[in-house]
Amino acid sequence: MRFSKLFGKTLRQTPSEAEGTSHQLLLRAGMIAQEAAGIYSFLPLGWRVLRKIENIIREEMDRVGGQELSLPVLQPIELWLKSGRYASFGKSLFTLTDRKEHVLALGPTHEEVITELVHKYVQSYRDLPLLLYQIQTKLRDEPRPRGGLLRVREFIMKDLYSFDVDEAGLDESYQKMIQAYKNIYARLELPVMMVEADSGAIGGKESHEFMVITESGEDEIVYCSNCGYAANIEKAQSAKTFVPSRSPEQSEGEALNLEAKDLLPVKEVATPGAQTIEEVANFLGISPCQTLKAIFYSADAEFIFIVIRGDLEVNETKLKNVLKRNELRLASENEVREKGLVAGFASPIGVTLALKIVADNSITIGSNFVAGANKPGYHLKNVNYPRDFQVALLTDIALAKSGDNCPKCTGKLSSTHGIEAGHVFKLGTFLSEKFGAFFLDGNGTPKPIVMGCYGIGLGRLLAAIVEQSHDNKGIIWPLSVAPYQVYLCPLHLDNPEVSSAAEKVYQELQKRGIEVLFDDRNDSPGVKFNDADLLGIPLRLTLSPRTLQSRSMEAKWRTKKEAQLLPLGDATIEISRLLNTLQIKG
RNA sequence: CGGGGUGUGGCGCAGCGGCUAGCGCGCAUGGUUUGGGACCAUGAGGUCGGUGGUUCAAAUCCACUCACCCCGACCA
Repeated sequence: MRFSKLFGKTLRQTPSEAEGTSHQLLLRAGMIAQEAAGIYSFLPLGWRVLRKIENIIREEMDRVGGQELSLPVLQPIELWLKSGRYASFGKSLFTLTDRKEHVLALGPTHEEVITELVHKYVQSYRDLPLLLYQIQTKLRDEPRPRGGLLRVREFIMKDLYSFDVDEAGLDESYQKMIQAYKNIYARLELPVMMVEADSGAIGGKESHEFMVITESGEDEIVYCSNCGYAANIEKAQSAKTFVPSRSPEQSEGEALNLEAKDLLPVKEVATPGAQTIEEVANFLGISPCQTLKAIFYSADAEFIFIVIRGDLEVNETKLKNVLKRNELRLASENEVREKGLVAGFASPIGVTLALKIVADNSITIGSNFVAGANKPGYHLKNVNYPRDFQVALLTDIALAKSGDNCPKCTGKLSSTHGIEAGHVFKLGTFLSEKFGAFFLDGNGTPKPIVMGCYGIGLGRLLAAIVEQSHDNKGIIWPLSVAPYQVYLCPLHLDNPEVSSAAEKVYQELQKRGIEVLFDDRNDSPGVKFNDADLLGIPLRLTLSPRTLQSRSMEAKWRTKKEAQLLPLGDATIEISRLLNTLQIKG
């Protein structure tokens, strides 16, 4: 490709709309262009990269026996009502109405369609297992697109769906896909961390995400460097520390030495002005972990009373899951007041049974807690569950955080940020049951197909590579996905010797099947070198009167500081050899 | 949806009641240049996001509205 003919210009100044690194570099390099919030065009350079990523993914899917197909973007809304995910996807589902007033969804994903399809064609265990995939545009009306390609409303995604006869088969498919994903990231030279994940609106039980670790990532990850436990914060657990019972009494000078099982009688204590956990703890001279915190949510319009130990925070994803609700938000002050509760002094003790109380299991780790008295200016001490109050649900709804104890070993948890670069789910049978996707086993018994699904967003992957691999000059593409392998950069193009030598090298490289971007512009060296660096093409070849004097050209890798001189005679052979060894290594 | 910000040639910005709306980059033409974003000359390109209002006069003030960005909510 001749640079002078290339559609899309490099920009010297970063468009002001771009904040994140990958967004800025991709815009400046002329790889993408924004059309609307979260909607992008891929220009020729960006599109080449995307297609290379796509091919790598396709090869790895085919390698494990995946069969590619194409599924519709326009999907009858009935499919979504049938699966029950119309509600869980909520406003993220784009819909439209056709001329017959029939409502259609613009596919945000394709589990419904594929399950319906498989239902039609699979009747026997002999048809299973099955791995089907598609690489297509998906649409989601994200509440807030951001970060360039990292979170968009229209995106190309590879989705593979696995169909097995039983859990064991699903496990096998799941492991296969995890390996395929690892192969993909390796070929993209993208280091990832595999973490336990929440399955969100997709539904299902077990789920893992592949995270590209970077501070700019929007997901938070909690991990243990001792045993390797790693999970998305939404899912992460921690071992809650036991809290010795004591302080409110001691703070009054009573030298008590209590066992956890020694429950003291509830006593009211004045705590004027102390509303937050911190204020109460300070006032009483105790630590926050010896208090109980009351928090109020509205879950699909139902009022929920949460009790959790004072040192912990509520994990809203966990809460949403245990409640099996779609919409969760903090209750407003009015809603709290209407229920007869006193914010800042609310108590689970004595609240009407009509209120649903959900508690974190941390309230059983410790005893004689301080809780609100449900009366302004007062708290209760020596509150104990279940002696003093009942709950509808007692489970883990706490947010894990850095510094907590690892749930799997004796180590401590750390936290970091990452970009979700792939997500695998064990769906189980809930979709196949809803769609009647059953097969007959060897005994002639109908059974629901056991499903899994495995997604990778291509644009997100592309952006993640840039986030991960760049310097202050620009992008550094791995050879496997670079838009071109070689940047041919002649200087003094008005010099006939240079131009004819460059043309010759250009032709020869192309003959060898090497992808070359030929900078045939008559610009100054600085312009060309800077564009070469910005575009991030792995190998730069410079030809100039100077190098021609020694019958050579200069070769410089984007990743290296130093350049080397290659004799002109067999330079293209040498380059082809270098690229091949690298390609194999990659 | 809540909070904040920004809309002026392709990109980055200035102008914030007064005359013909400027600057840098980029673009075009000619010339001189060329190893890390060269220089000179000439030139093209803008209904100042939109609508309505105030005024002798609006890019500039007011109201509404739209779009985009950031934080939060939310979200594979």
